[in-house]
Amino acid sequence: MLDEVPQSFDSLQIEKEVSEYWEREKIMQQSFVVNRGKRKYSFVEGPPTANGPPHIGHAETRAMKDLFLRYKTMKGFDIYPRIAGWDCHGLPVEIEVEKKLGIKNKAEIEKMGISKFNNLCKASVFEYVKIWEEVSKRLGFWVDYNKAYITMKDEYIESEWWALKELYKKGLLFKDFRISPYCPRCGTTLSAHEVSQGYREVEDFSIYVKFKIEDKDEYFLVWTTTPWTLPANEYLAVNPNFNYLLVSYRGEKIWIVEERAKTVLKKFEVLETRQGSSFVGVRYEQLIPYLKLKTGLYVVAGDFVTKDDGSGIVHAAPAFGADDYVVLKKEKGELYVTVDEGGKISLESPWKGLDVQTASDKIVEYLKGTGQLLKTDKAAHTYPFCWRCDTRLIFYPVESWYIGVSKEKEKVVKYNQMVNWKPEYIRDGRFGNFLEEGKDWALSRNRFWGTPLPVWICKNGHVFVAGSKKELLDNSTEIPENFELHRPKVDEIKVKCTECGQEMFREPYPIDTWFDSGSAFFAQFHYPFENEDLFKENNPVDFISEAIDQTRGWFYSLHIISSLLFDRNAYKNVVVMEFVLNSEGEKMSKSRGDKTDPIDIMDRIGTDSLRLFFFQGPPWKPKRFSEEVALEFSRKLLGMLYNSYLLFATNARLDNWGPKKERVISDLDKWLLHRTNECIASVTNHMDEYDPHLALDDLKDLILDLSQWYLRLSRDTFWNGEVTEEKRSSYYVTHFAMTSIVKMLGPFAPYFSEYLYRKLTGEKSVHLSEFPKPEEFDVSLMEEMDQVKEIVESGRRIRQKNGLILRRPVSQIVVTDGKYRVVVAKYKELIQKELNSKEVTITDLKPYMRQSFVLNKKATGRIFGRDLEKAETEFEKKESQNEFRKSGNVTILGKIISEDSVEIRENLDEGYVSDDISDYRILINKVFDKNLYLEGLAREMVRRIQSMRKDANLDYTDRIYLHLEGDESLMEAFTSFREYILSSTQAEEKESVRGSDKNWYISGLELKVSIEKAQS
RNA sequence: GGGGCCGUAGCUUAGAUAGGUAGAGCACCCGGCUGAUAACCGGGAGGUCGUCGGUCCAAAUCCGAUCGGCCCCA
Repeated sequence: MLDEVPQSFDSLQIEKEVSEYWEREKIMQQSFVVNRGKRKYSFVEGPPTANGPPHIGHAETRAMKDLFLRYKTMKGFDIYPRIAGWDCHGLPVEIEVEKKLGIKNKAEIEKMGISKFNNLCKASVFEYVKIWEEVSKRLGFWVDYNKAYITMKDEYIESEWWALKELYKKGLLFKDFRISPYCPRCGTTLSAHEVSQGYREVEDFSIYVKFKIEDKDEYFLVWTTTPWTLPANEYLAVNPNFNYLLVSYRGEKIWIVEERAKTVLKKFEVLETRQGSSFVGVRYEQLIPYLKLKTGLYVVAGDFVTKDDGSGIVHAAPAFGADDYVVLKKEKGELYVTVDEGGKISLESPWKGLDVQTASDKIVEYLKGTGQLLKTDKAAHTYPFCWRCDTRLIFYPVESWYIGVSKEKEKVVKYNQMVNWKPEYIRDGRFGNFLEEGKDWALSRNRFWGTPLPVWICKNGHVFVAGSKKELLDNSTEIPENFELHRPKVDEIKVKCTECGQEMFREPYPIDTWFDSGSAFFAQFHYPFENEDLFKENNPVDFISEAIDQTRGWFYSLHIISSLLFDRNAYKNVVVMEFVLNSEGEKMSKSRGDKTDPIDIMDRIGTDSLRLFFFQGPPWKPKRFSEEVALEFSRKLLGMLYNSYLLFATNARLDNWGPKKERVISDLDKWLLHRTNECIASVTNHMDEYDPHLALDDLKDLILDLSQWYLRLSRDTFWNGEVTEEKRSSYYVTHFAMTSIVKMLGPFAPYFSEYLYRKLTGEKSVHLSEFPKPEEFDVSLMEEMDQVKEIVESGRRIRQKNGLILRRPVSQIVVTDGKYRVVVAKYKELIQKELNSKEVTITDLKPYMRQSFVLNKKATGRIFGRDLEKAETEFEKKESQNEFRKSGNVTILGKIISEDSVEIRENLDEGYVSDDISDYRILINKVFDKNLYLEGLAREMVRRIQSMRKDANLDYTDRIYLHLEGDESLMEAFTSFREYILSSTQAEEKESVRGSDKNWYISGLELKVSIEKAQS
């Protein structure tokens, strides 16, 4: 027997019941093991940092991952491990702790002690993990939270150390000295992908200053947006291929690139033109005389010099620019650093101790004073800020450890081609372009809380890289208590150089936290120290999915590490999600107040609604979130399914029908069977292609077909008295379709589908069930039904246009297009019932068309003059028309009318109606006799009685006493259709009825209906 | 400055890889159906397919420019 459900659909109540059931029966845990030992499908969770609450975007990624995990589970794949993961290290965590402590820089941390600070970090990592788990579980993100991998555990770090040692052995881990984006507040350099997260449009002052050429009364005009770098100026660079002008400007002689002169100087006089290359080696006077320079102060050539902005002459301060540093290397000059690590001027000068921004303002004032400032401009440009603390980055010479991505660029690019990107354009677009740049990965951080770089160096420069904890301990002479792979313990351990016996010191850096998460595909197994089989089974990973910001984050770090270390791609399929925007299409932000807690949203609209919202439309299109839109969609989809079940189950229960296979009788039933299989095939296909939105579209269509077409047409079958073979057939196919739908819906709306699945089957869980397998289906059945729909829709339309309301039967529908021959024969009864017609025939249109003739006014106007109207009336008379049709002419008002003064019109026979939209393929006979008229009235009466039953809150099966009084023709209809009226309304006639009564008017005819609930 | 994605009805969008009358849903108006349905059916109104130009017999679609949004890079 099918289980009963409440009359009204309450998705929140369903969710509550189901989640309690899952909890009680440990359904999630069962789903983890249901396929153990079968074919493998692998997944890695991109670990979030749980030091802040999750927002709706996180909810989307978790829902998306879950969708495919559930799908693959139902398809019989063994997903093991299927675990959560937490990212623990890095600046985000440190900054949270700093905020709490109210401290601002590294010195303060060092003062309080790294040990204490790192312990606070460790504690802070999991501060929000509860709410993350709560949101994830509520969303139905089914992964094992108890076995989550945790990047700060020694085992995890040890795996990374192994990886780093491997890279070192391959020569891909090395120390270098580069000008890097550097956050003076955090006191650390940032990796390219970190920098890339912090670009912002700002408006800065830019200045033009004059550098005097030695022993000449001429100046180089130089443009800069960073005046604080000017005291460290060491070279000027020109592009050797550009032409430069010497101009007379306000009484001074100034060199500037040709193309920029007009824009910058407006009015000037050209004195001389020279090519850039001719300046190389020209010496100039120091602009600001505080730095004691031993090298530089001459012009060099540089291809990096452009004429897009500025003056075409670039000032180089090698410590503060990547291009500048390249110049220094080439010229073999000395590096002068005039700013300390905290971003303050360190040069002995009036600006010493000022931060670079303040110093810039002062330096501009100074240059104004000395007359070296030519002009000031404002320029809008994008500038990088620290992605976490929002401090303006500077470029700063930093000693860093790098991963040599550039050396292996070919591999990195090649393995990317093996990845199935969804959407595809990421592969050669955003991701591919980034890989093409082939930048080395700045790995080390001048910070505290992170995976320690396992590199020790002795006085003599010998290097020891620890590839495991054991290897480190084996090489150490003294191990601190409670040793762990974090600072400060790893700094305290004493290591002796195996080559020279000297004490070794660790390179004091932690590494980029992206290396942690990027190692997850092997480090979660503690590979290679343990679980080698598990690693091999799960590599490359079949499926990962994150939002698009991870293109240069996790997607990148996974890919780089795997390419360099394992010579293969880390993942096979990656679904890239776009962001969830607010209803205005803007990025959600806390300040705008629309960063709503996902729990609140789920409390209001239900989890399934939220999930379904995410799954509408391609994952890689930005989505505007609104609760209304989400609710509307799910109400439509789930509500319709719920109501379908209600109808089906109510009737099946009355008939004591339980799920079992029955012989399929009618063509309509057969159609539903094939239609369902067609949908299964297509949903499966889309899911396998990682196009969940297309699968959902298909599902929606099937639900519509079931509810609005199949069930609508089958209601009578359900309702009719005894249990016939036809009825059993119908129950069977309905059950099959609904069960299939609910299973396919399982990954999308796990709560609702669990609820209905259990009602339908009585089995344990849809999530432990098998995804439906499509059987063969005959497409022509679907094509035929589309034709039936065309006929029915046209019929309904034509009836309405002509005031032939559906409740009143018509005698005949005529189909006049031969293409419908098959379906009219096959679905005759269905069409008749749906259009409430006694007959459907198919013939040519021709017999139903009548030619009529009207006077051609132009021709006959002259003949009849003012009698024209009268003549027309005469001509339109039947006799005249017949005469004309017969002989080709007729006498009207004494004048002979022949063919040349007549126009032929084609009209539908008077007894029929149709319309242009159907192109006269469907005709309705509108003539009705008395019996049809009375039948129509009978149906009108039934409808009124039913409506009263409903108002009286009577049960489906309740019987009533009925008394009717009213107009004669209504009474006549009652007499003629007594049996039909009484059985449709479950009624028995009775003279005096004491229930409710009501007066109705049916086409102006009065009817008094009295009903009373009968004793059972 | 460079790259990517996008721009279709008041709103959400399909159609673009393959050029051939721009199609749905929500909301609105009118009518209908209904003992599953806050559902559904029919009709109506609502579109310079961001804008301009090109190719073509024919462009929402292809090409070029341009404006706007989002993202990324330098």
